[in-house]
Amino acid sequence: MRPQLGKDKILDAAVLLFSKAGYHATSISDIATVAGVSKGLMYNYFGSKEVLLLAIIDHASAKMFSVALVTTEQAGSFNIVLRRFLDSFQRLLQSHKEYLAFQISLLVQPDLKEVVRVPIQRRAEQLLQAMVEMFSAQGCDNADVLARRFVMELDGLTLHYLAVFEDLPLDTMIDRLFDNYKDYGK
Amino acid sequence: MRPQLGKDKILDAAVLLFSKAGYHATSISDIATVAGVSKGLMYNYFGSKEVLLLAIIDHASAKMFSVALVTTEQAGSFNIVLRRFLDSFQRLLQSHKEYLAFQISLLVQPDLKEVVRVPIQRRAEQLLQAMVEMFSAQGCDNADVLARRFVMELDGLTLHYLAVFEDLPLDTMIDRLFDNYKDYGK
DNA sequence: AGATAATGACTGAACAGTTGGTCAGTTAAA
DNA sequence: TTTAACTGACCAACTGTTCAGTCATTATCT
Repeated sequence: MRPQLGKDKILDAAVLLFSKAGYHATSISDIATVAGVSKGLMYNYFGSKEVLLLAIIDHASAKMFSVALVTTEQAGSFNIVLRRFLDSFQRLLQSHKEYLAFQISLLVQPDLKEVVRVPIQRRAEQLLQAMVEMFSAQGCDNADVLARRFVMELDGLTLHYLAVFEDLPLDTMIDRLFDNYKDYGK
Repeated sequence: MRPQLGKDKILDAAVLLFSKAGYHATSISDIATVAGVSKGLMYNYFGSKEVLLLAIIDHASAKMFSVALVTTEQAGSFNIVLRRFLDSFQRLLQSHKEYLAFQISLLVQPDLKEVVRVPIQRRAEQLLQAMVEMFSAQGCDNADVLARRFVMELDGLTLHYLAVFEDLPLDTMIDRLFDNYKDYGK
């Protein structure tokens, strides 16, 4: 049998088009055209458009967040770890703007929310947990409260940057975040 | 001629369905059925589905935000005004959950963003401006920086509450916001 | 006042185009 | 030859949109 190339090409094309145009605005035909395969092949690997969507979330999201999360597992003082995470987060925001907006859009559309809620919420709780550990690793007492507010602020920044004020000075806002949360672990 | 009843019925039905099911998931037929009018009538008053969407944003959004904004114009010490605004914001969040999620979804879907960007961004800047005034009214020096972070935090809370952690204890989080920003105006 | 004309809110069948999905069949590697 | 990746014509269902026509109400004219 031929090597299975089509599956990955379909996944790549779908991530690209969903991010750039949105879920409802991209048809299976669009995806097949960009992937350079036939429409029918999509239904060989993924049973439906929704299953394809779930596959993308499992693939792309996992890879993306792990990039930022590993930075919190490396050694260093609290301030070093915090700085490293924020830098990594900023790079993520800048380099995957469209995909992140797409992921938010999934959570906020009632017809799609039911499909993606579980895997995305799992990821969100994973991030929250990592932040709790970052804060508590340095003997911070109310780490979960602090972590929750930190993540909330991070998501607020993300939303503003992606959707509302596109000219937001990311560096400045992230520096301000760092200034506000540094020295919490002493 | 008969009194013009259809227009309002269409607007009401559209707000309801867009909020409950999303823009793409509701068809003109759905709206007409719920409104109890014919499909064609929609095209008498609004030239297209997108124009209807814009009309809704102008109507519903304006009414909604003005409720929260008037609280900052009333007299009182900074802490009183802040408390009143946060309470009003919390009520808005709880009573219009679906519509607010819908509005975020518009900003985050590439095909709809172009349509709604201008009116919604205008509204966002209006809110930001009101917050700047609230902070600077009490002689706070770097009011815009503070206001921007405050609004970002508010939006982060909104996103978490609407889309990620639906069991979020709103009271607690809002109290924490109040504690963090009170006494800035002294 | 009564007949007529004009108004505009409203209808619903029909439109062309697109959608997600199917499947009998082709291709090529093992 | 068997097996599985892959194709593309095809389908029913649905989309936003159009438009010729209906009908109660109102304005105008006799």
